[in-house]
Amino acid sequence: MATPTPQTAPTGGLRERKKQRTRDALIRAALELFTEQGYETTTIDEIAEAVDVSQRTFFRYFANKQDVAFAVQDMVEARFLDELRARPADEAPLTALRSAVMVAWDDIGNAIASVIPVDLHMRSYQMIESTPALVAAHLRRSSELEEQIAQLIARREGLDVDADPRPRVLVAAFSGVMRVAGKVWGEGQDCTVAAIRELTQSYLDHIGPAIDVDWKTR
Amino acid sequence: MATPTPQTAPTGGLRERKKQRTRDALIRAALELFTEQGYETTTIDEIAEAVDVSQRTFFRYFANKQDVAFAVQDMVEARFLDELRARPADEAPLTALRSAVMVAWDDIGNAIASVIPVDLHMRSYQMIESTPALVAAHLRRSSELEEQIAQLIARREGLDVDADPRPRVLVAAFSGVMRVAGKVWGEGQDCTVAAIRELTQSYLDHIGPAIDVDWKTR
DNA sequence: AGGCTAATGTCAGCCACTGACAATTGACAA
DNA sequence: TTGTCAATTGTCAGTGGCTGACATTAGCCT
Repeated sequence: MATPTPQTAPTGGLRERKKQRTRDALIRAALELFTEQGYETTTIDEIAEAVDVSQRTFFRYFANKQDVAFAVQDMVEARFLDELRARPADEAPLTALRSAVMVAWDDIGNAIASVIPVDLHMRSYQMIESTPALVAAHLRRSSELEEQIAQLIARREGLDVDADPRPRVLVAAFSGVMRVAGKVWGEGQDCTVAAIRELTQSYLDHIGPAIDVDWKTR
Repeated sequence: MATPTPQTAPTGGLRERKKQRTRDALIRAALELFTEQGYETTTIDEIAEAVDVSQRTFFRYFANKQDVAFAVQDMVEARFLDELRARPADEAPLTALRSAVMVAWDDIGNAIASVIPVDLHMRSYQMIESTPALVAAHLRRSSELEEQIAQLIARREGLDVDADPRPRVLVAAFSGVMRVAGKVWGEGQDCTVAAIRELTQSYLDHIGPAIDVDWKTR
C-alpha cells in the first residue's frame, strides 16, 4: 500500500529501495517522453519499455496515465502543506501562505532533484498547461487542494469553514493568483525556477494588501 | 458538422430533422442512463442500443463520452452568452451578468424542455457534480467560458482584458459564486429549478455590492 | 536451506475511440 | 418518375487505457 513516510525514511530493506527506484524511473521516463513527443502520443507501453517493466507493473504504481504526470506535483504540494502547517501561528494567513509557497519553490531545487532534473519538472509543468486532458485534471486537483488549504487556514485562525466564508475566499483568491502566475509563466520565455518564483511573489504582493486590510480590521 | 443555429432554425429538409431527432434521442438516452446507473458504468454501446443506432454513429454526433453529458449545458451556456450580449450597454457589468443568468434559468423551463425533461437536466447536473471525471471536465469548461465572458465584459466597457484586470477579476468572482451555488444546490434537498434560481440570486446579491462599489468609483 | 510473502510477468478481456470502406437514403435535377 | 450525387449510417478491424486472475520470481526471516 501507500508508504507512510517514504521520503526521509531510512529505506529499510533492498525491496523498498528497489521499489522506490522503479517508481522514480517510471516518473522520469514518463515525463521525458511526455515533454518530448507529447502526452497523448505517448503510450504506457513505451514508458514501461523504457524502464524495462511490464505494462501491468506501471499500473501497480500509478492508477492511471494522468497520475504519473502529476507525481512530482504531488510531492511539491505535500511539501507546501507541511510547510504551511509549520508556519508560526502569529503570522497573518496570507503571509503564511506566501511563505509556504516560497519555501516550496526553494525546495524544488533540492528535494525534487533527487527524482528528476529541475528543468524536466519545469517543462512538465508547461506540458500540463498545454494538454487539455491534463488541464482538466489539474483544475480538479487544484480545487481539492484549495479545500485542504482552507481547512488548514480555518484551524489556524480558530474558525469554521462553513460558518465563516473568509478562509475559502482568501484561499480562492490565493489559488486564482497562483494559477494565473503558472499560466503566464508557462506562456513566457524564461522557464526557470527563479522566474516563476519571482512572478509568483510579484503577483501575490499585488493581491496581498487588499486582502490583508480586511482581515486585520476584524 | 456543427449546426450553426439548430434551435430556432426552420429545419429545412427531412434529413436535418432526422439528424436533430437522433441527436436529441442520444442525449436523452445517455442522460437517462447516466443518472440511473452512473456515468462510469454506462457504456456507449448501451446508449447507442437504446437509440437503435451503431456505436460508430454515436461518435459521429459526439467526439467522446463526456461531450454528451455536457450537451445541454452547451445550450444553456450559449443562451446565457446571447443574453449577455443583448443586455443594454448602460447596465453595470455585474448587473448584466446577473440578468443574463436569470434569463438563462427561465429559458430552461421553455427551450430545454423540447430536448429533455427539466428534472432530467437537474439530475444530470447533480450527477456531473458527483462524478470525478466530469467534475474535471466541468472545471475546464468553466474556465474557458470565463475567458469568453471576460472578453465580452471588457468589450462592453471598452477595456482590454490584458491591460485592465477588472474584467477577469469580476468574472472570476462571478464564476466562483456560480460554481459554489451549483455545488451547494446539488448537495441540498430541493432539486428544482426554482431552488437553484433562488440560491444563485441570493449568492450573487451577497457578492454584488462589494464589487459594485469598486467598479463605480473609477 | 526452506518457507512466507510481496513484487512482477503473462494472459485474457472490457471499453473508449478511430480509420476505411461499403451500404443506405434523402435531395435534386432531368 | 427516375437516376445521379452526396450525406448518413453500419460494419469491421485495430489501437490504447485499464483490470482481474493466476503463475512466477525474488527479497525476507527463521
